[in-house]
Amino acid sequence: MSAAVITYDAPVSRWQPETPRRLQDAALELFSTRGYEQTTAADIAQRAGVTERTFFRHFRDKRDVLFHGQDEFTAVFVDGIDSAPADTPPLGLIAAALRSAATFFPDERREHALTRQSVIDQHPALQERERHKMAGLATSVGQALRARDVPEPAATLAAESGATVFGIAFTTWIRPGERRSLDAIAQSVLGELTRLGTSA
Amino acid sequence: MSAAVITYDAPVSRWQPETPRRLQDAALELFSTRGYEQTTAADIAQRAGVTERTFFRHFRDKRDVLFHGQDEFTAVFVDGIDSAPADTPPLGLIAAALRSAATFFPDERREHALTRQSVIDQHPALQERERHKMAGLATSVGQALRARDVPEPAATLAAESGATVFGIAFTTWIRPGERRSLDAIAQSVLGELTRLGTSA
DNA sequence: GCCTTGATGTCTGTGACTGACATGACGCTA
DNA sequence: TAGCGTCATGTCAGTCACAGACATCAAGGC
Repeated sequence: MSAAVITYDAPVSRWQPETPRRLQDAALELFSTRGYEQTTAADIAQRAGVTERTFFRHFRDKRDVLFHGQDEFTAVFVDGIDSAPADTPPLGLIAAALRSAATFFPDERREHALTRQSVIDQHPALQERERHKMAGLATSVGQALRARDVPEPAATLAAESGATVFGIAFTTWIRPGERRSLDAIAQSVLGELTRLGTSA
Repeated sequence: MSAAVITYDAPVSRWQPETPRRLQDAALELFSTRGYEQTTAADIAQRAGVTERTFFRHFRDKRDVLFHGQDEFTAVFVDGIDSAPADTPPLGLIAAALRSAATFFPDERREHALTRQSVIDQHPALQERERHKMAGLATSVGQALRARDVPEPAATLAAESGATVFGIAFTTWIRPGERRSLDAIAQSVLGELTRLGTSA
């Protein structure tokens, strides 16, 4: 996070600042209509008005086009931990993180999230990437917890649990007919987690 | 490579029922010496005395060669749940699963496990696959728990937690200097998990 | 001996990704 | 205004993961 730095050397040359977004839109469109495997990187590029080579300059691989903004999300998640009051217990920090994360997904994003998730759910390769990103989230959360003096293995345990809770909550949130906010669902699932431990 | 050429591999008579294992050994050998990305599927195949095409008949993709036997492991894990006494609480079932899983990794396998893990840890693509396999494990465990009348989301929560505990325990187990058995470590980490919930 | 079966080899193609190099608009400076 | 460096992009050629189609060839049974 180098947000505080003021190096405004050059106001980012304005070619097509939207190229990445156009590629993402094109990809989601094509993936959801014609299928992931039936869509080539060249197809996506063409629909976005660029060449295949440009596609791979913006995204590490074909799957990555669906998983951008993840770092941003992780930052929001971790920020919930960083701004929690001192002496908050581990699971309290996770609760704070979940509250913060939920702001990332206001109800307006439900439909888009559902479309995207439908694509992911249909292709193992994409599920694999999603898990990987989640794992990255858990790793970052674990670091944040250790920075808060949560010892191991509690930190990793809590971090992974937080990611799991978020995953379950997210899945529930995009379920057709679901009315509650992501935040409400997440806190509810987290409650279940604590109850789990007490009944053992 | 034609039929007329003398076979340099002595026992050519029978089909090697061990072809998959030879491929796995060759792959681990090459991955750990020359690196994952510097090793082509053809390299592995050649070293195992078969063609590239045969490699891909035994393994879905290049990464898969490092992750075989996972189904077997999952079965052992789930078996621990299935053979636990009735009325065992969710985390008790996870404890049983972990005990069962630990039998899959006797101390003699430590060295091999460490070599393998070192390779995985060096390549994001392999870590991705590992996470995916773990997710599959969690899914199976979740099913086993639901079959035991553990409700949702407790079942998924417990299942994912179980996978996490196993992961942490495994990492600890292969750490140089570690003496405890995988089982002992796993039960210890599981204890931490229950403690987590009570301190929230 | 013939036939079936299953693992393998051979050939060929597609598509994901990469390195090297060229281009052309942009902003800056003399 | 001319000249220059930057940076996103295009172009070209290459590697390699993986898959379909077909041939082969050792059992093993009949």
